[in-house]
Amino acid sequence: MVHYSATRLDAAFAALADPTRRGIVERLGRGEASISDLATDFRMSLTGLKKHVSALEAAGLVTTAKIGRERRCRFGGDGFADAAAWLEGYRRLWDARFAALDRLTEELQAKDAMDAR
Amino acid sequence: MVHYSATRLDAAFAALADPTRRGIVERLGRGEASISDLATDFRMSLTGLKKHVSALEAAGLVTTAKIGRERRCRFGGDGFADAAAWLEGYRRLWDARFAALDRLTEELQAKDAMDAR
DNA sequence: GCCATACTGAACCCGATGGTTCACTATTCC
DNA sequence: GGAATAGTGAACCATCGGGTTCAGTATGGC
Repeated sequence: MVHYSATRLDAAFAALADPTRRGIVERLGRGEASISDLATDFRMSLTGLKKHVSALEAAGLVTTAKIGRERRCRFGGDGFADAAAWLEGYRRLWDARFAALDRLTEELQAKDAMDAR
Repeated sequence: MVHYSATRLDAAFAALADPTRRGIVERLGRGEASISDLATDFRMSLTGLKKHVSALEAAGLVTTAKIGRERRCRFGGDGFADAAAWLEGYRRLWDARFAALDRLTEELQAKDAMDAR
């Protein structure tokens, strides 16, 4: 049984709840960028965008490093595994029940067909 | 390429960002419950708990039905698939890069070992 | 050294969120 | 019919979150 840090999950899901931050993740998935680059792309003040990046970093979804006067933002981190693992268990559970319901429906239909003869 | 409803994802991730709501999901994963049952379990007013259930329902993570004067809350819905699908793509991307980095490290170490001879 | 660039922190604004209480409606049970 | 049960909606409160501006610091280029 794996143990999940509650605060990490909170941060990851909260970070992904914002469409701008999901956009940043997509953007960084295609390549590194500086705060300025992202601020331009997302038409936001440097300060505002920095807050988003900080949130993503705290959630373990992006990493950053200061190179000279620039901050390079890169895609990735443990946050994806954390959140995906939590979700996946419940997604499977739901799929299994859904499949079971499907089978039940089929059986009932087959039975109806038998009775109708 | 699948298209995701932005608002649905917003709702799903936002819903899962709250530990109480994740707790409700877990609880309902083990069986149905009424609003009162949940309010007792989570030590919260009926009204407060109802809001959480409404949020989960809007996110497609829980379904409910009013039976008599009771509201039965059940686990499941499309929200899991939506959120899991979005996350999974990026989780895989990160895993792939991580694996690639591992291979690179191994190669460098192998090269060092060669050089050392 | 000086100016421009790139970011950072503090303060602020305002709408959203998590919770409450109170008043009300709809069901069930005797 | 009347009392208890189960939920709902409105109003309210405090905090959080997404955004801004403004003032400051650190770095790079001439």
